[in-house]
Amino acid sequence: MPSETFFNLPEEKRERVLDAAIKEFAQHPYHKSSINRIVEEADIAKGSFYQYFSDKKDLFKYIVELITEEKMTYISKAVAEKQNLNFFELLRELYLAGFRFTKEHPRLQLVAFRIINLDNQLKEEILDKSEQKSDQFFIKLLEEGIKKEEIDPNIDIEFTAYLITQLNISVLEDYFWKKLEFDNEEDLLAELSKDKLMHLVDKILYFIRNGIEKNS
Amino acid sequence: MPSETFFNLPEEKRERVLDAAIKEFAQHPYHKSSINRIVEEADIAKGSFYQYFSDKKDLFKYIVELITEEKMTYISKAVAEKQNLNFFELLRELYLAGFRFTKEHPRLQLVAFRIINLDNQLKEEILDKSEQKSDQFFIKLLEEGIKKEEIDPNIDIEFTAYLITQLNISVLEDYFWKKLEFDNEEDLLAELSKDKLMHLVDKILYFIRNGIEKNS
DNA sequence: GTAGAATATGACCAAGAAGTCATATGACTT
DNA sequence: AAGTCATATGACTTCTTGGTCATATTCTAC
Repeated sequence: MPSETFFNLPEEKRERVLDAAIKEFAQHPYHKSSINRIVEEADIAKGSFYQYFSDKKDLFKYIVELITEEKMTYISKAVAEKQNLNFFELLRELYLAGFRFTKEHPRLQLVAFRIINLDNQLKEEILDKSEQKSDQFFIKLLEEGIKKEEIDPNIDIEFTAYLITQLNISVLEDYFWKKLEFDNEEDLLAELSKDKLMHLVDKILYFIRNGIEKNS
Repeated sequence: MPSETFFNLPEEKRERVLDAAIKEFAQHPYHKSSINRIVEEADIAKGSFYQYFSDKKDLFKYIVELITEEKMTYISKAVAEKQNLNFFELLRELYLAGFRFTKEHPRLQLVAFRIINLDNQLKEEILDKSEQKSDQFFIKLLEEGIKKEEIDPNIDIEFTAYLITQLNISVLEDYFWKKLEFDNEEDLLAELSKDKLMHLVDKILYFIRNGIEKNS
């Protein structure tokens, strides 16, 4: 946890520190991220930094917290507007919201990817148990879906929740990096057009709904 | 590429170096892996190391190559024994072989995970384009599957290949870490019994075949 | 004003990293 | 035995890192 001192800081300065930190963690993997560069970018003294955070891990934990919260409220808001959706419609909204978030906050999403891909040792040190299992949300959705007879009751709920979570991440990552591959602005826009995006979401949903076996 | 000198080394010494390197890369993420520790473990002089490899990246590239090859031949062999399998039977064999590999070479698999989760910048520096796209294999399988009318012809082949590859990794990772969570040997063995394993493979295959929507 | 608490600062330190190089050792050829 | 080429060595340099701390500055309350 950051110190009292940090929270007492004038907002402008606090933001400067956090921005610098997020920039650094987006640009470099955790172990290569440098406090030296962060303080330089934020234009504060090294000593000041250690008045605010006890060490690098402390800072990172806090950043993780911030990003998690920011993304959760973003997604929640997006989904809360819609009502009475069935499982798959909701899933579609989740995907779309996820893509929008990525588009609007690419830097945050990049750090989020780094968090997900953290080596397990560090993950255990930095995330608490509940944060490590992000499947909880899908478990609930799946249970409801089964009750409402939208979902095949034969599935292993926990395992399926895990699979869907992982697919989620993969698809988002795919989208994210595809986004960065285009240096040509126009091509990029074409690729990210609503149409294409919808199409992408259709495909992943089709996969999750029906699998790939030919129906005979 | 390692130098001529390295390949001229007596096998015992060469193995010592490679073992030490693999141990180091299994224990630490790339950026935290230390040449100092490797030379100490391998019991060679620092200077000698730099006779063999131009730098850390050079060594890592070579290790990646070795592991990739080892795993590929392992899987190939396992699958080659079986004949005339349809897509899903083959997929099952691939999963089982993957699990067996993980069980027999946990250290190699651990490094493999680290390679997969490498930050993208490093990935580009270390893997060439073809290695970055490991979907190629599944693309072929899917194409055949469609021809043989086992697979839904409506799918987007490339995208689906990507999804299956990612699922593959996720499931393997899940299996791997579950494996490490048990400190009690007996529980572990129970969890990894043929039965349980078969059951796990059944579940993932069921998911890929049918999806999760309730058939009405 | 002044006392005293809260903040800010950057020179400094120890640890560890990657990488170099002059020198030593060995091994093979003639 | 002499000469030559391949290999081995570890002290050394340079760089960067995370983290500390004595001192300076600013803020607040009286």
